Amino acid sequence: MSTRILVVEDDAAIASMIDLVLRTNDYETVLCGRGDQAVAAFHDSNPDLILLDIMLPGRNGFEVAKEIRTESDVPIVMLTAKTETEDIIRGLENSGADDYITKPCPPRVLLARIRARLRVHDQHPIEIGDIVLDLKGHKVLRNGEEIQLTPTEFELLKHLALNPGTVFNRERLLRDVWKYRHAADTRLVNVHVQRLRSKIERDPEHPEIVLSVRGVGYKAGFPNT
Amino acid sequence: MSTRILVVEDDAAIASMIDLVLRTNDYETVLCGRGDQAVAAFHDSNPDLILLDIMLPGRNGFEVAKEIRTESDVPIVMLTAKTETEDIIRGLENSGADDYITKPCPPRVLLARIRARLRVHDQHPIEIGDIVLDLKGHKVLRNGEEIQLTPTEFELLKHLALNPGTVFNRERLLRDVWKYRHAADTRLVNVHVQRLRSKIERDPEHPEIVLSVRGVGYKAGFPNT
DNA sequence: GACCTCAGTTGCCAATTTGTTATCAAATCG
DNA sequence: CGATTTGATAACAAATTGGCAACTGAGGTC
Repeated sequence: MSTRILVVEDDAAIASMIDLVLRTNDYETVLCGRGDQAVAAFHDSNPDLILLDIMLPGRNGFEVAKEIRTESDVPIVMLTAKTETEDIIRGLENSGADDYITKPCPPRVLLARIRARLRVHDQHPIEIGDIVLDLKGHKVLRNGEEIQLTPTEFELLKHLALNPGTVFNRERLLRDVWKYRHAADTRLVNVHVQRLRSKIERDPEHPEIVLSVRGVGYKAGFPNT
Repeated sequence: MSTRILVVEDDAAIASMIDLVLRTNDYETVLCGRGDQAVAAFHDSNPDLILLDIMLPGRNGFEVAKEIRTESDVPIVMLTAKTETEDIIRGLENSGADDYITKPCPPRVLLARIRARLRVHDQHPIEIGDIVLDLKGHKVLRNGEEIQLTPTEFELLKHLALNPGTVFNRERLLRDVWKYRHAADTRLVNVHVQRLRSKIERDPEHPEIVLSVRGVGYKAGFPNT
């Protein structure tokens, strides 16, 4: 049973690019080019996730998202053009969408966002860099080979990987991962990050999975995006 | 995913007026009438912003704000009666609140303040000129390529970009960005603006993003507007 | 008890960032 | 125009930060 994604996008070039990316990654796709057909397409296809453009013929993405939200909490990821006005971008807040992507965007980013959203609803493993995080099996794999992490290391990696690209400061990580109510010595985080890196990074001196943001904290990310 | 606001206010008339204003503007509201229940309400509702009265039965707003600050940096906007003593107004500065509103206040003002606060925590990137400011990922992009900024440079740019077109004098920037209580040598600002420009401006000699206003200060903006 | 592993603590070093100051250039104004 | 003010830039010293190694101690297992 493969994962099905409904893509609502009127620009045929972008739609077919997304379609290609998804299909080559074993997602089943359903395409829809009009806003006023999107809800029907949703009913017909019953997808696991919806990629929804905002500017659509017939009906805009906000309305579509709102209507779908009245009957389902399927993950909705909005597609926004980089040139979108602030009004529109701001409007995203109330649309019921779970995430947004500015298009065009690199396939890897697209896939990462989709996977991050899907994991809330199913138990698919998370890919980050060249490693795979299997939450269900509580395992970390590189090239199918298991990497042994301690519980703290696993939780830390999981927390970052579930929010790829988002920077967390050390206090926040102590609260979220360690469940500290009041921040202690934050160097504890440094040490665990360093230990985690020594296990999961191909070259721990040039991390690709857990990245430092000087003066702020750490994030999981793609170095070249 | 609509925006949820926790309203902590004991006066039922005011609470329901605020509730009405927020709901008609597509905010989700959670109401709480007692100070000693506010922290629990915060945990239950996990709001995007808190409107917090000071005079409350059970526990005052200052204490509530302080406790919440130990575990979250959710925006907190305090509500104060116009008749409040100066002591209390002064106390606001140390409570960890982000802003305060004197009640009653016109709905427009209430909404404007709320939006201004939410904006900082907004997940969406800010576009300014030809660069994109991603607050969540704490990075700055031009044509998808990352520009490395130091923490101070990032905060400075963020502050200007969140208020495009508004001119800030140097004293103000030292207070807002550097958190200096009393103005020091304002040439520090010049130096950082210059460093920022050398990284983000296409042609640092003819800035398009961070503009000088001679005799006053700096602003973010487009030279032709 | 001896031997593990893992979590947390601390000190040190190198690199980066920051604030200060001096100098230079540009704009303003009589 | 020349004087003065204001902003840009370069150079430097001080402070901060992140990575790392080494150590301690708690808890589990044989």
